Amino acid sequence: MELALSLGDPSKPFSFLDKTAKLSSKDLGFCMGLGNGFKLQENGDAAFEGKNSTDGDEKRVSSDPPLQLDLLPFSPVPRPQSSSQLRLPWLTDNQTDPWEGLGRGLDVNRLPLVAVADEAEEKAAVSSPNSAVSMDFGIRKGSRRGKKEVEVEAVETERTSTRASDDDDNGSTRKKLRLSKEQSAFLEESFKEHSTLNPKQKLALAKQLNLRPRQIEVWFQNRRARTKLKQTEVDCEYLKRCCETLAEENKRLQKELQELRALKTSQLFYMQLPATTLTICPSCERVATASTTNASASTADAKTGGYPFFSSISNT
DNA sequence: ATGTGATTGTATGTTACCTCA
DNA sequence: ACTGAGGTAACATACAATCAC
Repeated sequence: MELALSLGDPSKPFSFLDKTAKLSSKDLGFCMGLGNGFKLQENGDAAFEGKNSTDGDEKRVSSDPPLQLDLLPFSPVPRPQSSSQLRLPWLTDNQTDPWEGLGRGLDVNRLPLVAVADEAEEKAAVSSPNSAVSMDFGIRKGSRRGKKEVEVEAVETERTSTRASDDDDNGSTRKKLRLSKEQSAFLEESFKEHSTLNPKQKLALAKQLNLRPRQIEVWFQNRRARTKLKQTEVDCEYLKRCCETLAEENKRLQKELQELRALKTSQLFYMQLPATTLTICPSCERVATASTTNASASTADAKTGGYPFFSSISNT
């Protein structure tokens, strides 16, 4: 008996199921294959039907739905109705922005900020997420400092190491600050656009929300982590249900197999009887005393409702 | 107890610089 | 002297785990 279970990789359908009929993607949340008469099992749970993540790189659209258990991604936050009107910092400038000026009234975490950020933005823009900042901002210290680094010393001061020292200027270590609803909402919107930020986007967001770039960075890190956690929980729950379904199916098939074996045994019993004692009653098709062995097969078929593949079942 | 902002440690990738053939 | 390859340092970022408000 074969059993196939695939998690979300549309490129790798089960090879042994190639000949099975295809179903439409909206019909199927889960499918499994069993070698002994493959069956499809549908999962009607709407939560898993055809929803795609808004995260570009986490999209999991099942391209070959009938053959897979496709755990569709968790969609973190319902998009606000007004979201289409939001203007994220990296969107085009001529879009209207209901959030505009949002940051200006906010005091939370206010920094003597980021006059430098403007200029830094442009420099960071070109960069790849991983390396750009260190190169473009010239943050290197020690003997390797070059001219460029001196020129952007102001930027360096603003950004320092993105690690802990950020908050240490006032001596107090950990001051947890609560983001305002507006800030959170805006960050959520940004997260839907990009679950990771490049340096330019980070600076732009920081500027717009009057937060430190480090705070933006941390918020996104936490957001990714917690989204992942939630998705894992959803996946777990789903797999649990899949397991239960499979267990039931397995149980059912075992029972069926047992019945078939029993029938096979009874068939053999009739075949071993002396030929002269076997016959069929023409009216009721039941075994009576007769003289041919052919009759026994017909009789057995009649008794079992006609399982033509009887003889292929192993007797072990 | 829960949610969430912040910190820490680790892994990984990129670039500049240095050395050497 | 110039050049390309390889090694290394310095840095940024992502992530996981955890703390702490």
